Amino acid sequence: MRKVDQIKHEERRQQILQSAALCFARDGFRGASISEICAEAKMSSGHLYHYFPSKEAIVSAMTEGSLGRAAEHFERLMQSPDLIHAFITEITKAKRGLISQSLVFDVLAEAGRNAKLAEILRRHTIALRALLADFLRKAQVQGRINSELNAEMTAAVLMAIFDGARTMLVRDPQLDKGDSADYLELLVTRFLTLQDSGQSDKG
Amino acid sequence: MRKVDQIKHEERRQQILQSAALCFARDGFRGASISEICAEAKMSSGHLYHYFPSKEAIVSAMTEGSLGRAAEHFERLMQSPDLIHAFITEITKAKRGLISQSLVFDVLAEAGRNAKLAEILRRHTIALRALLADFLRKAQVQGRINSELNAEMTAAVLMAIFDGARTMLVRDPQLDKGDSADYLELLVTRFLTLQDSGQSDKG
Amino acid sequence: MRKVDQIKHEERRQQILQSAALCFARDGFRGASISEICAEAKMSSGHLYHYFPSKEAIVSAMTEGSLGRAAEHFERLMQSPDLIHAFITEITKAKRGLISQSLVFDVLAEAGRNAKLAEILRRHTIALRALLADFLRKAQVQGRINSELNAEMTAAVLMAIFDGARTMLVRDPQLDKGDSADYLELLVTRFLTLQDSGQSDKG
Amino acid sequence: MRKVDQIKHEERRQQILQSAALCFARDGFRGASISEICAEAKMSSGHLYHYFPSKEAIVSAMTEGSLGRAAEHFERLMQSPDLIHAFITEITKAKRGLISQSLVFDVLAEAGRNAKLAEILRRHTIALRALLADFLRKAQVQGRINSELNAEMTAAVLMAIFDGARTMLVRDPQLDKGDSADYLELLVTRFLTLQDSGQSDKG
DNA sequence: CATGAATGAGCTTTCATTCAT
DNA sequence: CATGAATGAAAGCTCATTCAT
Repeated sequence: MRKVDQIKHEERRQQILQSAALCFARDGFRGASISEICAEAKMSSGHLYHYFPSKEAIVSAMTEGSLGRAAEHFERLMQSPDLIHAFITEITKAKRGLISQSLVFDVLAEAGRNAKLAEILRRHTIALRALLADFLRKAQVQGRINSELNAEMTAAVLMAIFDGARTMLVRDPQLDKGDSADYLELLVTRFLTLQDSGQSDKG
Repeated sequence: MRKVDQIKHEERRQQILQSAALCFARDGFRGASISEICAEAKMSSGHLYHYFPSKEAIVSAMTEGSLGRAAEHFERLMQSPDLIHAFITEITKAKRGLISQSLVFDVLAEAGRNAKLAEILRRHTIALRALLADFLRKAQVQGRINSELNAEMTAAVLMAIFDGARTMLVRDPQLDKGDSADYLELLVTRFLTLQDSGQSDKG
Repeated sequence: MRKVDQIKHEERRQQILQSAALCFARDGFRGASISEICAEAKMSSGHLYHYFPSKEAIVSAMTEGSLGRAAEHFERLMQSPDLIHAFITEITKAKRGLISQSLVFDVLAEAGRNAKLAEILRRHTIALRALLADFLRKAQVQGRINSELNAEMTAAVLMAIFDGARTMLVRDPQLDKGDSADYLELLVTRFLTLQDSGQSDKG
Repeated sequence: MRKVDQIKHEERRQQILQSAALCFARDGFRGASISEICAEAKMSSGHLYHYFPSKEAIVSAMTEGSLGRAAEHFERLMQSPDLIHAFITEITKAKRGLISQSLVFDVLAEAGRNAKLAEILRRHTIALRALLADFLRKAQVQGRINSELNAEMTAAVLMAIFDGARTMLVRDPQLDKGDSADYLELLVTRFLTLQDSGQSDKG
C-alpha cells in the first residue's frame, strides 16, 4: 500500500511538472503563475504545495526533468547512423514549435541570475558533453573524424552549434529551414572530418 | 530653448533606457520592476511615464537600442584585419560578464511570446545578416573564402555560431575561455575557407 | 460541505456588495476605492478579487442588486391601499438620507458612459414600468383612474415623477418635506383621475 | 491695457470651463483628469493653475457657470407663448444628447457629498424656483392657472418634473420621445389648470 | 504669460504562499 | 489527500499639484 502511494505521489509530481513546463514555455518563469499551473494540472493551489515547497522548487525540478529528458533523447539520437544530421534536423525542424524553444532561452537567461538553476544547467551540460566527447573519441579511433581534435572541446563547440541552431528560428522565423539545416550540417561536417592543414586564411 | 529641452528630453530617455538595461539584465524583463528602474535612473515613477507610455515600451525601446548599438559595434569590428578572431574573442571573453549576456537570452525567450519584440529582433537580425553577407561576398571576390558558399546562408550560420558561443559561457562558466575561443575560430575558419570535397564521412 | 461552502460564498459576496453600496453612496463609483470597500467588508483586497473579477463587476452587481431590491420594495408598496401616497412618502421622506439617494444619481450619471450599467438600468426600468402599467390597467378597469390614459406611457411618466421627487431633496434640503409630498401627490392624483377636457390653457 | 488683460484673462477662464464641461460630461467629475482638460483647452497644466487653484475649484466654477447659463436659457424660454410645452420639448428632445444630461446627474450625485457644490446647486435652485413662482403668480392673476395653488410649491414640483423628464431618456433611450413629451405635458397641464375638486379617488 | 519636468501618494489588480477544514 | 479562503506585499500605472525656467 505504501508503495502504491509513493508511485501515485510521483505520478502527481510529474503531472505538475508537465503542466509547469507547458505554462513556463507559454509565459516564461515569471509570467506563469502558480494558479495557472494549478489550472493546467487540475489541482488546487493548496494541494500543489504538498508536492513542491515553492515556485522556485518547481522551476528547478522542471528544468532538471527537462534537461534529463533532453539527454535521454540525445542518447537515443546517438544511435542513429548519421548523428550530426539527426541533431541538426531535430533542432531546426522542431515540431514542438517556437514556444518550447523559448524554454531553453528562459533557462539560459535565468541561469545567469539563479545560482541553483545555473548549477543544474552546468551539471547537465557537463554530462552531455562527456557523453558527446566519448562518442567523438570512438569516432576518432575509427578514423571517422579528425584525430587531432580535442574531444572535450569539440563536444563543447558542437553543443554551442546546437544552441546556435535554436536561435536561428527565433531570430528569423522566415528563414528556410531546409537550407539552414544543410548549411549547419556542412559547417559541422567540415569541422569534424578534415585534417587541420594550418593554412587557413582568416577573414 | 525648445531645442535644449528636446535634447535634455532625449538625454533623459537614454538615461532611463540605460538604467532599464541594467535592471533587465540583473532581474529579467518581468523580474525588474518599474520602481527598480526608477531608483536606478533616480527618477520618480510618475515622471518615468512622461518618457515612456508603458513598461512594454521601455522593453521595446531598450531592445531596439541595444541591438542597434550591437550592430554598430559589429560594423566597427568588421574593419578589423581578422574578423572572425575579433568576433569570437568579443563574445567568449566578454568583459561585461554573464549578466549582460543574460539580456540576449531574455530577448530570445521573450521574442517567442511578444510579437513586437519578435519583430524588432527579426529586423535587426536581417540587417546584421545582410551586412555580414555583404562582407562575405567581398571576401569571396578576393578569394579569401570559399566562393561556392551562399553568402546569405553562411551569414545566418555565422550568427548562429556567435549565439552559440554566448551559451557556452552560461552553460559552463568554468570552461576555459581561451580554448573554447580557439576551437570556435577553428570551426569557422574551416567552414569558410575549404572547398566542399563532398567525401565527408559523417558520424 | 459543498453546499455550505457555496452558501458562505454567496453570503460573502452579498457582504461585499453591501459594503460597496455604502462606500459608493458615500464617495461615488470612482471616489470609492477598492481598499475602502475592503476595509468596510473586513477583507483583504486580494481576497475580494476571489469574489469579483474587477471593480466594474462590483459596480454592476451592486447596481443590479440595488435595483432588484428596489423593485421588490416597490412591489410590496403596490399592495398598499393608496399606492401614490405610499410612493411619494417613501421617496420624499426617505429615512436613509441624502447619501443613499446619491447612489441613484450616480447610476444615472454613470449609465450615460458605461454601456453595461445602462443596460442594467434599462432592464430594471422596463420591468418596473411593466409592473406599474399592469397595476394602472387594473385600476382603469375598476374605474379608479382615467381609462383614456395609455398605461405604459403613464407608468413611464409616474416613474419620472418619482425620480423628480428624489431631486427635490437634493436641490433644496430645506424644502418642507410634508408640503412637497402633498403637492406631488396632488399632481399625480389629478393626472390620473381626471378626464382630458381638452380646454387646457397652457402657460 | 490693464483692462484688456483682464478681459483676456476672463476669456481664458471661460475657455477652460467650457473644456472642463465637455470633459466632465464625457467622463464624470472624477473620471476627467486635469491633463484631459488641459488637452481640450490647449493649455499646459501649469498654466491652468494660474486660473484655478484646484480641480475642485474648476468643478465649482463650471457648475456655477452651467447652472447660470441654464437659468438664462430658462428665462428666455419663459417668454415663449407656451412655457410648459417649450420646457418639456427642451428636455425630452435635447439635441445635446445623453452626455450633456449626465452632467446634471453628476452634479446631483456630487452635491450629496460636496457641501460647496450643494450650496451652489441650492442657490440656483432657489433662484430658479423664485423666477418660476413669480411667473406662476402672474398666470394666476390672469386666471390662466388654478389660483388655489401655492406658487412656490408648485414651482418646486414643476422643477422636479423637469428633472424627472431628464431621467426618462437615460433610463430607457428607446422610449418614444414624442409620446413621453406629450404625456408629460398633459400631466403638467392638468395639474396647473384645473380647480381642485377634492374628489380625487387615489390608487 | 506659459511650459512641461517632477513628485509621490494612491489607484486597481496579481501573486506566492499559508491555513482551517 | 484535497480544497479554496485568506493574506498582504508588490506590481504597473495615473493623477492633482508644484516649481524652475
